[in-house]
Amino acid sequence: MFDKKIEYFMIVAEEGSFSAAARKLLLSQSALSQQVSLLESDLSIRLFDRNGYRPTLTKKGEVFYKEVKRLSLQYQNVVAHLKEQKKS
Amino acid sequence: MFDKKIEYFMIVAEEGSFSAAARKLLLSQSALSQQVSLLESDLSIRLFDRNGYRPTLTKKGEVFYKEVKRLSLQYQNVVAHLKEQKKS
DNA sequence: TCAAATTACGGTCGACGTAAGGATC
DNA sequence: GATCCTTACGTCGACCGTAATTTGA
Repeated sequence: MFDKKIEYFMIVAEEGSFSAAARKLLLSQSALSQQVSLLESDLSIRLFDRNGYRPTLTKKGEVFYKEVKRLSLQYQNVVAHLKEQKKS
Repeated sequence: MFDKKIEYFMIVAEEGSFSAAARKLLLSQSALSQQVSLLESDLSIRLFDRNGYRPTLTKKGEVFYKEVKRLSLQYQNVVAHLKEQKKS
């Protein structure tokens, strides 16, 4: 559904770590770092506080995560519902 | 927000034509045709009836469009709201 | 015959991995 | 010192355009 950058962001937010998210996504740390950074600059919104170690969500990052997660679940419901049906 | 394929699909659905949507998106007809076809096979859901000329939404395509449009507007509201705010 | 859509085929740009460097525990 | 994140850089695949084909008005 979502842009790849946003899908990645959600996993990082859930795992609280790029490396854990990377393992889950079978992706490199650097790829995640790159894509999440790109998302932040696309939005012009800082989503994570970076101390150089574990990233933590900013206030805006938390709001963004909650909303985007909610929309993602709704989307999955829509698709699941459509797939259950006979041909249109 | 959405995957590029879905963004394209929405415009085609709104315009009722690939060529009109292509002009709007400053994109070629073939690029749109490719991406929308890919979306349909990704989802395993036929979204348009193709008679070879003007495409028309299937029943499922209509439902998908309405839902996805609704989610898209919600997303835009979320981002707009976050951008209005001071630094987190 | 004209307009619209699909298919085939190359080129280009973005996404990814590896490697190196910096920071925190 | 070990782990985690970032940056630099080269590679590969996805996306797009052009051209040719097909189909409907």
